[in-house]
Amino acid sequence: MADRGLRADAARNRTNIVHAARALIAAHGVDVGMDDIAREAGVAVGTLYRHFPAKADLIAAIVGERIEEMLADLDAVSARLDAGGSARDELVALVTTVAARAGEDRLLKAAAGDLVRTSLNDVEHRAVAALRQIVAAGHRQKALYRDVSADDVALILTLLPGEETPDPARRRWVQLVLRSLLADDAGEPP
Amino acid sequence: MADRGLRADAARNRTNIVHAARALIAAHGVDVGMDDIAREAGVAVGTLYRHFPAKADLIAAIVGERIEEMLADLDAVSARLDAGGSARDELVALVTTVAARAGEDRLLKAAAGDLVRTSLNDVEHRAVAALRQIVAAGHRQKALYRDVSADDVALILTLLPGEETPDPARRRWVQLVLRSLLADDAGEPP
DNA sequence: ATAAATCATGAACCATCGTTCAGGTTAGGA
DNA sequence: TCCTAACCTGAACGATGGTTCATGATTTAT
Repeated sequence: MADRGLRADAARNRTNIVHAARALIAAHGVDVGMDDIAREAGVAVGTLYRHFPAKADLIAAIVGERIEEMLADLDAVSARLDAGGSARDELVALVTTVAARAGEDRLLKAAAGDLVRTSLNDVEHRAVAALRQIVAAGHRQKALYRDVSADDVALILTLLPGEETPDPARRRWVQLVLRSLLADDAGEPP
Repeated sequence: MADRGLRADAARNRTNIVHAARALIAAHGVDVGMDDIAREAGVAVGTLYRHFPAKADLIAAIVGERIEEMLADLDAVSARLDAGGSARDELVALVTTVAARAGEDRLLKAAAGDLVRTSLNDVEHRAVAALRQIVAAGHRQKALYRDVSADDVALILTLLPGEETPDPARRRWVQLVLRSLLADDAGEPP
């Protein structure tokens, strides 16, 4: 949380705004009005615009947070792998975790669209780098089909079902997609 | 195309409107304005509203067409299966075909949302019934994992990537998801 | 305590977009 | 040909939602 020399009340308002925006967007989608966000944050619209010159900036900030969280998850996984963890278990846990958060994440990602796609690219590279480590470990442990790449895993994480899909279907989905990555023992893809 | 006793020019306008709407929605998303659709169709907005009392009706009409196309595909597949075709090949072809059209379809489906969900339900039942036949044939031919159900296939068809996913990734995706359905030979899921 | 900079307020502005309607036009049968 | 129902036109309306700005309130350093 970078308090860039903000006044005490300004900093407080800023975090309130971000919290309110996160909650409302998660609940009602990206189309929530700025007025609603401001009211939920206990602040006037003008204040909101002082901190975020445009709605896109507010959304970009939230998306940025989510991306950081995800990168932290990825780093944690590869650390555990370096410590000798099971690549299979880690992959299952990773996909499950991301799927659970996918409801909110998908909304934000959809909203961000190509708005932040340019600034996303370098972060995406960081993510793919982490995934590459994980996939490499998976191959070393013969837990993945031979042709599975880091991009494949990234693709799957990107295409996880959002909140429009009811929960049992979402769980089943995780089961199914993992099947396309994890080899029983041989490692030869069909 | 049910010309319900329309005047000649009215019928012409109606098809022009539907064509224009399909094209614009496919190209720019569901958020295209009614004015744009009208202009593209060479018609005034009022005319558009004479044929479709609300934007939702226009979208519902287009979605209906797409659904009919898809049902026709499904029926064709199960007919070919009854004639002794390979369930595996048919499934691959089906998913590939739907994936190719997914760009536009996803847009429409997203737009339809719960707007038409009620009227979709019975059509969805028809679709699932057809899928059930296909999956049954697949099991008879030992081409699928034992636990794969018609709902699984429906889930996959629903969650196919849209136009936001570039084409090579989309093809790879089809390869991957099919792997989670099609058994090599044994039929026992991991 | 006082000043100056920083920050907050919220009514108003403006652009967009779905929708309507009064009046003009056209098709097609008698 | 002429009449009338069916149809078309497009300016205008209203709701929505992002954005601005003149004015007033707080914080903080001196």
